[in-house]
Amino acid sequence: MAALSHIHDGTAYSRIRQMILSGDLAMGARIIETRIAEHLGQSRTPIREALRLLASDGLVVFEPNRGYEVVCYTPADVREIYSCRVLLESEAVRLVADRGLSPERAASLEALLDEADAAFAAELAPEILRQRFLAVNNQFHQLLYAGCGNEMLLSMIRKVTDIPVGIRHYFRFSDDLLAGSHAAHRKIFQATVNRQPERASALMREHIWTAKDRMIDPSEAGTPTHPGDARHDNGGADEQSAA
Amino acid sequence: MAALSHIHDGTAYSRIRQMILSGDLAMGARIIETRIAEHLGQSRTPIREALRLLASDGLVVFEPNRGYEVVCYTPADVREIYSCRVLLESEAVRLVADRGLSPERAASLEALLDEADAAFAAELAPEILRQRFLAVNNQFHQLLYAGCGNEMLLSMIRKVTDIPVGIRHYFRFSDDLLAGSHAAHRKIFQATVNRQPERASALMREHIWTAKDRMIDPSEAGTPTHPGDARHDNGGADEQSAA
DNA sequence: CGGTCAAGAATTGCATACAATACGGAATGT
DNA sequence: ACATTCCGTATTGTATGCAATTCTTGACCG
Repeated sequence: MAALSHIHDGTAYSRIRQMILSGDLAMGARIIETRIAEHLGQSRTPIREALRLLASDGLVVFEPNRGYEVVCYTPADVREIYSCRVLLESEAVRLVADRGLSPERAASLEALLDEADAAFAAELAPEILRQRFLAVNNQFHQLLYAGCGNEMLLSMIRKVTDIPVGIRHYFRFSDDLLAGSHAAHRKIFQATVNRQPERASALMREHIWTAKDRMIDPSEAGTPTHPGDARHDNGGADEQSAA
Repeated sequence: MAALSHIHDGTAYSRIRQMILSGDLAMGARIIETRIAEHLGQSRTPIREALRLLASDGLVVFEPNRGYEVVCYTPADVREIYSCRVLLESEAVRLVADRGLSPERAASLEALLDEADAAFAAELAPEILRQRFLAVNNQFHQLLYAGCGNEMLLSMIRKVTDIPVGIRHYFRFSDDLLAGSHAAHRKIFQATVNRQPERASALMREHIWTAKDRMIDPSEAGTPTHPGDARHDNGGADEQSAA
């Protein structure tokens, strides 16, 4: 089940999961079974099972007899996640470079890189550009690792990769940084097609370390330990309506 | 929830989990909700939730409208798991050696090592010795990593470590190998207390690689792709009775 | 004015009932 | 004899009802 968590079928699990990842359910927002059930047009039973699953994925936190809320990562949590990403993804790309990319996958990856180039050239509004780029970014990473040959490794990578978009607020962004990230992707891709495992791996480590360095100092940003807490002021109904 | 999966409370989840890890539910055995429910004296609802959770942990495989069975790893799966163990555990011990062991934990670890020594000295029956040693072995690894400071890493290590005892059948054992493993533990422990992160990490990598090398060639052993299949011959009721 | 307790409301935990689906075996036709 | 269809059985999927727990709110007392 969780091994297939990247599949978007119509189950309550994947629908709620998508709500969390996309931010329709804000980080820290309380989740009430009956409301979700009503929203999805199902009874509580399948929703309960889905929520338990999401708790196992780490996307919601569960407290017995109290219920669920969307996970709200602290800056320390995010640092942990990025430490794991360094470890896992550098290994994955090493394996891929060692085994070699299939021509089809190489072509798809190159298409993604070109798409990012186009986004930069299009002179979009900064916010739109960032959004577009980050979407392509994620696809690039996932597709790159897909052929690493270790399903367990892939599932762990998904676990540290599929997290709510809200964590973007912990990071600093600028056009320069985005461009730098894109350039790193090109280099990683090149080393991979050239069958240079150690080089690709080192580049990936540096790439993710760089991203980690962009984290905003907790003191700097208003550390939103519970960004959804303001929710209690209004009725609290809106958070659970999908966009 | 899953982050606390190493806690043994009385929930259906942890009870079923323990049945699988201990082998009371054999690898490949079909799991029927009603039978488990009856066995645990609960209704199907909490059992269903537990099983979905276990599917997310990878301990049971789930097929919609068909049900669950205990995971049955192929030799290739086990190799994947051990590749991940090399990666994760070498990093964890590196972190621990870098941060330093607390005196209490160092004492506990040393006690475990001494316990293993005693087991060797006691000249037990080979099977008993193996069992005792492997139990201490697992405790040593878990306790060693506990202070690494990265909860996400720890949860991933648990995922590749908490697997059914049945996979032992994929490995070759001998007193020499056990003794060698024990010696490796001593060296790893020593490097850790000496604050030599890279050395401890390298020793751990080699330690797990060695274990992986002990895997029995699929052709050699009767590859039990589904060791529980013989179950269909008899009534199939026994597998679900806890020992 | 602040703190404490109690009653009501809201929410989760569990059991049960029924619907939907998949499986197995017997009957039937070729 | 073999394949096929059909039906009964076993099992999973979902809804609903009620018990247990927690949270909220307001009254009461210091």
